[in-house]
Amino acid sequence: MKNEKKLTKREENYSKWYNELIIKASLAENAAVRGCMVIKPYGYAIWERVQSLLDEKFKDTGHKNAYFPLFVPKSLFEAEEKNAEGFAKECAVVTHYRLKKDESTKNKLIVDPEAKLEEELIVRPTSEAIIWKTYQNWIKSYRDLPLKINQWANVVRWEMRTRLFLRTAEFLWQEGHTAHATKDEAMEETLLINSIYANFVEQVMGIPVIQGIKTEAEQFAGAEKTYCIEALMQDGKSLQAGTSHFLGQNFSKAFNVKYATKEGGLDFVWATSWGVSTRLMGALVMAHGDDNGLVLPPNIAPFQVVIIPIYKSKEDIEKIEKEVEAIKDIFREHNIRFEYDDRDSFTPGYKFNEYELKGVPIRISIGLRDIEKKGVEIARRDTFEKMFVPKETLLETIKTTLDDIQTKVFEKALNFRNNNITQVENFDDFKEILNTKGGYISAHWDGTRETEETIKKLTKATIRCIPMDVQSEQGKCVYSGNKSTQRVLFAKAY
RNA sequence: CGGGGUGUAGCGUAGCCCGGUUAUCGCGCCUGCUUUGGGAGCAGGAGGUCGCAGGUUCGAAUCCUGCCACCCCGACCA
Repeated sequence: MKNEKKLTKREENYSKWYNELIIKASLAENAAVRGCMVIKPYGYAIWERVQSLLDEKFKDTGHKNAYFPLFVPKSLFEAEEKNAEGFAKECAVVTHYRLKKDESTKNKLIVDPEAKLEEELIVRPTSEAIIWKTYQNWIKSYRDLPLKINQWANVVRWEMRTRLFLRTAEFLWQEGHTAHATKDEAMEETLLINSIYANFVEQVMGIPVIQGIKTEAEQFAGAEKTYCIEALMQDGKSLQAGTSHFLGQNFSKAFNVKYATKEGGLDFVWATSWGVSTRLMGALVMAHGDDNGLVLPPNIAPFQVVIIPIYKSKEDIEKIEKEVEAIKDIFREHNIRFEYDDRDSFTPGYKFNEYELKGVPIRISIGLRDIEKKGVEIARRDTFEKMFVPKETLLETIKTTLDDIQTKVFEKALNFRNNNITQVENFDDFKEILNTKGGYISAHWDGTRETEETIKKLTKATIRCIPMDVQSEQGKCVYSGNKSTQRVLFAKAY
């Protein structure tokens, strides 16, 4: 019965493992609302690190934060046709603004039919419409450009099937919306954001990504070009971890946003939009997690070190706390994020397991035994390696170990990813690899939508992206046999 | 929206086929003592509209009908 405390083995039931881990590590749980989740304090602390670190990068590159309304009047929403069509099937719609008592049943409320809205309000599935309506007023001259705005917000997409972090009806994200005088400038912005995302996810979250371009079938509704970062999860499925879109003049034309040029003309502006969401949290779990729980790269961990005292008596704890105070001071001074867990109501063994589940990179345990030897015991989450560290070298050891964990966690994921990109030349191998090994399949594609669709129907694999660093190469399409000039990456995806 | 499944305490469940004492067990929770270096032990305790409504019956968690909710697999999707 004690096995109930253990996580489901990752290889045996990946979905169950994923779900259990999130709940047991106190990241999040299902809410009492269809398809929605509650993000718990520990999960939110990780999200806050994503927010603060990304926000810094956005601001460094000249972006400013703002906030736009949750509701989008239907007439605005339908203005950009493709965008509206793309999201139409998954919109929550506000039709009324009042409830009233139901006289026939006790304590029940009904929607007041008298309180029907003249125009329905769409709960934003994304904010292009409301933002471009606003940009109409903000942009008059070339002096107003570029306009580079970001907002941290929630959006709602009424998905049929939901999954913690990966696909919830409501999710948190940042969405950037920029306007530029020239096409080149907008394209440059699109690429800049793509590289900011890639760097962040790789260097902070320790997840290797492939930067690429989406095919027409996979791109954002209303975009001219969608750039993405794709990450491989440990079950061999790909996850789109972030996107940036070159919107061309689609939205400026739909919302009539023109600016007076230096030369005295009048032109539509060029646009981009881009976003990453709480889905990144799911990526973190699926990229690094093991059967003992989450494994956090130190750069994203809310606290990098947890200190656990081990004691029997009141006298013990007094001695230990004296030592701990000194360690805390050093950590504070050197910006090492830590937590000291002196809860009396849990045993050390319980705490060890709890912080492993939460993926805290380093655990320090300190008891009388260690004090006598003038040091502490440290344990790394990624390798489970334990070692005794003398007081004098503690700071140095912690610093180098944190760096080492950051590097090793990334390298491990990178090796896994690289070992799971398979070059394939014919469709039989394609199906074989997909069903046995999984991961990415690098194959030639004739560039047509029909081939892409057919392969999807037959295998459930989609073109994840055309990698940005792809080499030009003559070949034959893996399905149709027609001419192709480059390989693209196929995979099953979340 | 199609196909399948499940609803019993905060969570996970047994019981249901074949109706019959006080609804089972584990985790968790509370109290006390002993513990504390890898999810502590013992003793005691609290906690239930058996998803909802109706029906059959002397008697329903169990059988029948209707409804609701949730989960899984498809279609859709960051």
